[in-house]
Amino acid sequence: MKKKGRGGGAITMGDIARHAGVSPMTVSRALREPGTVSDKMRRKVDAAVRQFGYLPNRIAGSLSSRRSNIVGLVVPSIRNSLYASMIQSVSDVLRANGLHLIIADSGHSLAEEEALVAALLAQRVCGLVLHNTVHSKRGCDLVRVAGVPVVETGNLVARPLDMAVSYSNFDAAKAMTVHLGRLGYRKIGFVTLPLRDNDRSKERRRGYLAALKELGLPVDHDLVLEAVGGLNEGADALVRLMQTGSDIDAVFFAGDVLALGALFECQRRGWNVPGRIAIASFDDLDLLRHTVPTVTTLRVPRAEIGRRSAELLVNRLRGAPPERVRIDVGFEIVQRDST
Amino acid sequence: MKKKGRGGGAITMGDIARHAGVSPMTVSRALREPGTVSDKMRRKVDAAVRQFGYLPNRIAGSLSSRRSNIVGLVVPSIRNSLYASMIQSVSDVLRANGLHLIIADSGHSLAEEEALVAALLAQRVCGLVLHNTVHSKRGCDLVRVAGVPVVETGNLVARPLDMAVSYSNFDAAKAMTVHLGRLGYRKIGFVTLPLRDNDRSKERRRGYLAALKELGLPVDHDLVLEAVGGLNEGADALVRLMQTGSDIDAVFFAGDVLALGALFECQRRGWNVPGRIAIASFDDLDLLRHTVPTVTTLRVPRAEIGRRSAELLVNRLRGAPPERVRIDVGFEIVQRDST
DNA sequence: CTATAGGATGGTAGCGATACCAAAATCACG
DNA sequence: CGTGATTTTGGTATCGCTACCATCCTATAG
Repeated sequence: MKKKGRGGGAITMGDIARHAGVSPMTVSRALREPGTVSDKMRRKVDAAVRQFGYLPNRIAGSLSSRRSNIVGLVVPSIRNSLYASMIQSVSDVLRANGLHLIIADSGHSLAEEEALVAALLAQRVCGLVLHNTVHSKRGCDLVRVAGVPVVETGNLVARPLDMAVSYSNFDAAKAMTVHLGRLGYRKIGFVTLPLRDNDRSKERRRGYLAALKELGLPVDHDLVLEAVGGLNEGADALVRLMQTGSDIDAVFFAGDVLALGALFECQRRGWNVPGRIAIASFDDLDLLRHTVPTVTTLRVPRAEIGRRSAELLVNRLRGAPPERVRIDVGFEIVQRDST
Repeated sequence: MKKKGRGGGAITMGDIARHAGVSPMTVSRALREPGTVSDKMRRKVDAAVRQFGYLPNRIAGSLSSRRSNIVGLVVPSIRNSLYASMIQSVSDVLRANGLHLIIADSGHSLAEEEALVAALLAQRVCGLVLHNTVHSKRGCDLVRVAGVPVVETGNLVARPLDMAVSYSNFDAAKAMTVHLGRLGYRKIGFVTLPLRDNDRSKERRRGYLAALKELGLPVDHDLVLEAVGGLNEGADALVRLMQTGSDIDAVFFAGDVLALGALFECQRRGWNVPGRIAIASFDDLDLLRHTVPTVTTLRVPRAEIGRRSAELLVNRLRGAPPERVRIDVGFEIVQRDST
């Protein structure tokens, strides 16, 4: 039996309606679908809204309409600049459509991803973008039951949860390895990122091995290293490979930062690249075009992945039928001076 | 007069309550404050929750409790890796406290920032972190009226909107310039990032000029350039400065990417660093410790800024009194081989 | 000038949770 | 074993908005 709820209560639609001399419904419509309201009404409402600096409460709106305007995005690591351009383009497309983005990072952990997906769904996000393509059982169930559109972007899986926008890590790694073989390199080392719960890493290694077979080169397990990422790790890996004693002539790094670290190590030690050792990278970090020498790499259209993922979500939210989509954005080998 | 609302309606707390044979309130409590509910009840609730894979609707919860668990963060550009470690630490602290993070980027535009702040407040975020410290009038008003805690992080302003966690861009740029002067450099160039609506850039330039004065060095406006950022821009700026004809002996870049671009240009042209030209940078990008030569720079504790900002917000949300806080995290000059 | 379609308004009933208070169950102790 | 002090549990009333349908105008046609 409260009276005017004097409390700190913020301004509501009802307040605006009263001051504008119209009904709350008219305020609601004037704000959301200005076209369905007469000019006179709209002006009255707009005036009151401006006068009070009114901001509609989207929480109430979402609850009432059973529709939210927030999309959830889970990446393995926010810090990794590799995801930045993808996040940016997702964000741009969403905002152009009045949607917001909650970003969370799973720290490369499956369990954490599951917890995040649950939290995001509890938040009733209207869509999800997941970079990882390996999920826990419960994670999959949650998504399925929630019925929100989902895009997976890390690897082009055969049978996505819902939609997938990516490239084939296997094909890409294989193509680069074959490319090195064609250039004449015979002892090609490979440095992979951690394989645990990460199909992208696994696929890349599989691609490397498949390429060796195709090239008719022997697999030397001493030439395959796992590194956790970071400049130092790349430098270390390179040095360890060089010390194997084998006459290694090229190294393919499955991560751009690793390759960069290795290149700097070469500069420090005065090892000629590619004379003494050739270096190839994965992912076209802008930097790789500027170093001396410039670095041969695999270019993946990260921004395009983000853009198209967001577009798929937006279309779905606009009513597009829920069909399984699988978009291959491809990749490109960029031959530069390091090989 | 709907019956059981058969529709696609998701499972609600009421459903769980019915199946567990308890009241909805008990379910609500069992989920939020398990301690206030008897073991027997809690077990019944937990069982039903698991059986149905129930996820509480946080939207309804927020509306009802007039409290949300989402913090908004506005940075000038998501793509800029400089913000990544700050974002990551904000995100980490928030999540450890059950809060989520909406990230938006203003594209260095004041108007855009205002729109984003409005949108985030409409979303009823429970706190804000703004990197920019220059705001539009309406932006300030909105924040003030909303009454949510706000942390500004880009520059240590004298009188923050609410709270500030940062360092003094002026002091930092001045300190580095003086440092260069003490090392014996007499003709010190300066490359600034865009100054428009950006007090960080302005403060840095001010610091540079103040240092020259303190060092008793003349100001040569030909030695001060504005560049929009990016490796190419850094390289261009360096070349232009070298071509001024003046016997410039050092350049201080107000952005790490610019410095990096310049360094690579030197490598390409075979200009000895610091023999022919010394290079100093702003912001300790990891890379700068690995290049040849390593680059002298200003280290700003970005992760600490993020962490402390988030902590301030969390404390406020826990009931800490709204007092104006201003935390100076300081900076550090890292002398390396490029100067 | 009346009938009627069609757009512009308003009223009512939730959306799915939580706050607040009352009722019931449990406990402590003389 | 009774009585008041304490938990535990449940009922009711919102939170601020939108969906849905009823109502009211204002045109257009016959």
